[in-house]
Amino acid sequence: MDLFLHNSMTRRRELFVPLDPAHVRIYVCGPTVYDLAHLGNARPVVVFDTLVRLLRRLFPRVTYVRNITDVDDKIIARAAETDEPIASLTARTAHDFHEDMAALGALAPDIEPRATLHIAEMIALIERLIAKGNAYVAKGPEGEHVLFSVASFPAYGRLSGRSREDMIAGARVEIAPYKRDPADFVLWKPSGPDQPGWESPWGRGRPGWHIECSAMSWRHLGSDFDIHGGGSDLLFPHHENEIAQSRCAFPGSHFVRVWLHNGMLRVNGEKMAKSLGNFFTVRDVLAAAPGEAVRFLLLKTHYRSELDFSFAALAEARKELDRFYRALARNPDRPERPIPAPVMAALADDLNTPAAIASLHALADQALAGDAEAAAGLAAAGPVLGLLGADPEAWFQGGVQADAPAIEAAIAERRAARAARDFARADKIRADLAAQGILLEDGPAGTTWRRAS
RNA sequence: GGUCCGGUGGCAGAGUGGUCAUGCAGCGGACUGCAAAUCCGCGUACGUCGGUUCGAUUCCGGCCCGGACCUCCA
Repeated sequence: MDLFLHNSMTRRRELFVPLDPAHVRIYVCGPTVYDLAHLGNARPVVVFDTLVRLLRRLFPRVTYVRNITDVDDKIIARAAETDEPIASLTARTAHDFHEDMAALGALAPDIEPRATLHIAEMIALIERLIAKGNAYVAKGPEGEHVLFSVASFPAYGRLSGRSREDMIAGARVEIAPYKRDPADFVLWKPSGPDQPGWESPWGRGRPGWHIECSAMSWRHLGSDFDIHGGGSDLLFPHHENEIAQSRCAFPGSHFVRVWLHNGMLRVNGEKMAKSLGNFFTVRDVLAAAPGEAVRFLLLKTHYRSELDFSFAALAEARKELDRFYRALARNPDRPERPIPAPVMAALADDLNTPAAIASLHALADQALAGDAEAAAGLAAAGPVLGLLGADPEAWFQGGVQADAPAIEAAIAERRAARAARDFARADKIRADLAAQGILLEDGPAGTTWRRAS
């Protein structure tokens, strides 16, 4: 099946043709580990996890690299604020990140490089850039900086669609006096005694943010690879700078074949961001609903669109999943079936998860009517979306405080009351359980219970 | 100010040059002791003004509105 992806570089939907059909290589910008992930940070993780799941269905081998940035000025600032050693802060935050992403059903990437373990590659890259005339050393007050010379790369601005004039005109940054050109950006900067630093040809210092991703993608995927993903807010300057660095360091290479960018998560119409203070951490959200519901919510909107988060929308996502799990529960004996064609077709069309989910609803309709084939299709489609992997009973009964034997006892008592036509008593029992968040359903096969939604 | 993206029914959210998105909510009915779940049925839509066309929500242009980026940011 042909896969089409919307390439940010060309702004068009394109047929995806891997450089090596036997091995697809993808890089996604990972977190800077200084604080708990918020839901906006989770969106690219879930989106690209889904893409990788799809790629694995379509190609024999996929290598998925997602980095961890563990050297950064925000990390330094946070560590100083809280008086926690940097190594402890980054290790703890990375651990929490892994836990949160696992809760959202995101598989671990094949390779998760850490910036601090790739300093040598960064230095090597910077040396190449200096040797080729794309970077220069500049003396600042604290020591030697290495800057990338934007003027040396004529294609600069192609990804973001900006001219150099635009960038300079709109620049809100104070321009460091040692820059030759206002658009030049830092590859290496000096570190003070209180800052993390590594020995380099330019003295003790640390890398700029952009060079990290160029170095890690080069090390693990080579100078040319298929897909690079990240949030749309990274398009400029981060990804533009990566292109400049990588292509200049390896003349003749194209660096990335397809650029993919997910839309921003919003709250009340504004981008969710730490700097705006309008964020919910993944943990905040997981307290309100299972991780699968959170994942489903993120997949209900196409990855390139903006998504306005609300707890009401999360509750709705959970109810939709209820329906799917009910359809599975009604058909416990299901044959093995491939992923239904409409689901694959939707996903292969620029990862149209909302359309895929609409197909799931159609399958659920049939499955609820007793069609085991449809239920089998539904179950088969789950894994490619990272959904429906739970046992239906666990889905419906998870998170309830009361213990099962007590609930069963109450149900038995109610059954006796109903048999005696003592409906007042029966309804009282049902109401008491409802007060504990437990919902009863009387069916032909008896009474079952589930958590209230 | 510059670059880019978008405005679809109560809400969420796909898509298309000419019969259906889909879900949630709502309404009516069936089922139920009553519910829940399920089933059947119903309604409301394509920001605005022009243009192209036999026909536009879909293509083109103007306008209005919203958002992202231009600084760290997923």
